Amino acid sequence: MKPKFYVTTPIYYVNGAPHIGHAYTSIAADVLARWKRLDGFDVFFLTGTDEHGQKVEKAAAAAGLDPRGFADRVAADFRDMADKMGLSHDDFIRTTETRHTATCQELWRRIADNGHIYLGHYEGFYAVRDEAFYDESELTTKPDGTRIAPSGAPVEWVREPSYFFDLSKWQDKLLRFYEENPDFIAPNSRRNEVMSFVRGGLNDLSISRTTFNWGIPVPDAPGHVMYVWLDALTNYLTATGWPDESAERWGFWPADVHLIGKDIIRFHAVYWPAFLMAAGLAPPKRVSSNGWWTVEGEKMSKSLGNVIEPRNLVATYGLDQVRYFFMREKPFGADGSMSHASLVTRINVELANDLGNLAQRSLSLIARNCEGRLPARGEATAEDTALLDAANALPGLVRDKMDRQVFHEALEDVWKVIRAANGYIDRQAPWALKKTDPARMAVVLRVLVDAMRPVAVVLQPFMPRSMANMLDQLGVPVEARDIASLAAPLADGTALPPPSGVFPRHVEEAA
RNA sequence: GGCGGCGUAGCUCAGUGGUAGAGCAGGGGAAUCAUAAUCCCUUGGUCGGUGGUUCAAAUCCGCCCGCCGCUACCA
Repeated sequence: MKPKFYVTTPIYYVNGAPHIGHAYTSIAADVLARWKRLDGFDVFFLTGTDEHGQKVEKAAAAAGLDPRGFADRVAADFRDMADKMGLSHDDFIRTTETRHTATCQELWRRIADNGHIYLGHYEGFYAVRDEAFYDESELTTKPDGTRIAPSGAPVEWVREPSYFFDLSKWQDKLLRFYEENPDFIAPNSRRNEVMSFVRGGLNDLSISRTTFNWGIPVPDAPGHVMYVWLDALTNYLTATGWPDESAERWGFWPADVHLIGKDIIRFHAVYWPAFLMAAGLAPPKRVSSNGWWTVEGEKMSKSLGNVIEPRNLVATYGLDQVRYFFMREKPFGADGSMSHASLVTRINVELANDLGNLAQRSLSLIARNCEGRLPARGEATAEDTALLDAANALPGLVRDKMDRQVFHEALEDVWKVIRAANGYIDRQAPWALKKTDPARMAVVLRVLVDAMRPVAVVLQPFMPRSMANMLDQLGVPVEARDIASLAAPLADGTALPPPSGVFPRHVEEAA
């Protein structure tokens, strides 16, 4: 039986339209999910939308819709974005589904039964936009007398009864958990921040609201709906069918990794494990957070008008090209920048020139000089062996990098082999061997195919369509494209299709 | 204010004690199988500043400057 692997994206808040940040985290999760499938795991890849809360209620009203209708519309947009990004998710969860209500309410009951919830009273300055309370000291007063939160959101004085989660009691348990699970939070800089935050002491957390209705009702507490983050985080559990042990996805919890943006680390790395432990459940194994993109050197913002719609990016540069750029250009956990120039450089230099042209020049030599059939392997020279060894080491190298979400390093490992292959073909010069030693020429061309095979196989998660095309051209059977299949050599004499470019160069449109 | 991180070639960054590295960009050459692609060679840096430890520091320690993140908040 295959080992299980459960990876998630955040569920996206339907308050606004999909943007680069959503697409980026989702593509990273997809790359990881595809890699694990390729590497022999039974994968469950979840994405979806977060649809409750006062912000949605208000946004819906502003749009002249009821919350449900509004959420339907935006959720459909996120689903479309997922399709356009080529996501291979196994489930798309919406927090407005009945299965989710059931799981949330049961989780609440377990936490309450274990004595971690009490009814209290909250009053304070509340910012609807942030869905958060603020202490008076955090606020600034504008000249007109209104107060605003540090985020710039307007606040209002709110007084309401509220259920509380006894988060203050979890400080030591959380710290012990972080110590015992050093890989729980990535990157390490974020881990330090989280631990520092928890060491500073935790306050009990208000986990219900009575001022609006668009949420999941608290069990046996009329008028109370659940705090949006308790609702939202629980989606990861809902999708596994919990608490139904006969559910199809039972056994996937705890999740192997939650991929998230750096803005929601606290919820995932502090609140979420505390909620779960309070309910007697295992925390996720890892929370890996990513940084932001700047565009042409500037932060993306609505006011600057430079917000990039991921589907437009894909329309301009191509899906696999964008996926590659995202994973290649910056470390996953760090901030980074994208620009037209940097996209074109990656696409033309690395995809078209380095990899695409390597395939093209090798395969056209085979087409012309070997009757379009895969040459047999011959006696390997030291140079042959060096190249093949480097190529065959890729699965192990990539596996290690994937497990740590250092995607850009995995790709660098692959490109080292691609560059070595270009050096190899130049030195061996099969076009010259054609006249002097045709037998050796055939061996050289076979070495190139054998080196490109693992390259194309491990790149599949990053660029599924392009690599399917390349593997077709390399004569790798569709059913033999996983990591395990690399152990068996390709059949000598396999007929190869006429070569055609895998990656076109990006040429500027004439103005 | 506290905690943490960063500051290395024009650009993006790797390098944690032993005479400075990669990719891109720039320059020169080779080759001409290939998507005018490739390969080789090469210019370029007082490794933020300063003081110290050491036979030896980008690498360890102190201080300073600049940038960033998390967090806290007083008169």
